Amino acid sequence: MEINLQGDDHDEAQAAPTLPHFPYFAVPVDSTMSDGQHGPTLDALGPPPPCNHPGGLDGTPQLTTTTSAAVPMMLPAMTPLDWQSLLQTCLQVQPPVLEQQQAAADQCSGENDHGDQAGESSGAVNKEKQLAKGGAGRSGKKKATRPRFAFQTKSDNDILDDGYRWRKYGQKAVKNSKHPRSYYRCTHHTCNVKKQVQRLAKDTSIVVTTYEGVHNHPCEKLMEALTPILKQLQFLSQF
DNA sequence: CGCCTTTGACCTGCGC
DNA sequence: GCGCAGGTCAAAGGCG
Repeated sequence: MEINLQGDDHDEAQAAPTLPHFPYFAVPVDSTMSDGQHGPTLDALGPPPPCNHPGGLDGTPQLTTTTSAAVPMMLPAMTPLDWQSLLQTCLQVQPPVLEQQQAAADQCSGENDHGDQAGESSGAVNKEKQLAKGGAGRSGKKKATRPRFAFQTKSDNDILDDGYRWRKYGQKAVKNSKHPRSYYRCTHHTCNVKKQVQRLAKDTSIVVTTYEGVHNHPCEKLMEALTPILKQLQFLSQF
């Protein structure tokens, strides 16, 4: 377990150890899935199934992954969250091409997020201005090609402390749901990971957090948290 | 002052 | 083509 933590310091969610409340359902989301648009229909996910396996109750993390085909698949209970397994699972769901596409996307969006098809030659100034706003041409590109996966978290707190810093860039009322969906972006300048946070309409005690993309930088919080532990391990290993 | 949230406007994609 | 729903931008304002 320690080895894992050490090895992939830029894995999204290495922050898990610091989580006060574990997400116990993880749902890798096929980027091409869904109700035709961007991402899963949260309601379609439905409330989490009952935990009928050891450790599933009382806060011990239980992960359920499912593909877009809605074939649920149990992962072993992991403490803390084994994000790497999750990601791998996620990538298995996605075609391998995704990695390249994501790299390209990251390159583009990292620097000039407004990389609307270079040039924009739309002519009218107004049009240009409009394009500069809103989602014109940019990420509007077809379906998302980045790995996505969602967590269902039973918590009063909407914000899942995953160790990364997020900036909220939007909030939207969602149909058939009293609770709005919030949009966050990783604040790291080279990182283009996004996440959506929304409460399930059917069970408002459950928060669904959908991650899109993979962090390309270490998690500061995690490193902070791990440093003393690693030092301690080093110290102990001397004996 | 820098970072973050809020919020209205605008965009895209999809279904009818 | 139109309307709807979802996603994003960016100005404005708040906070430490």
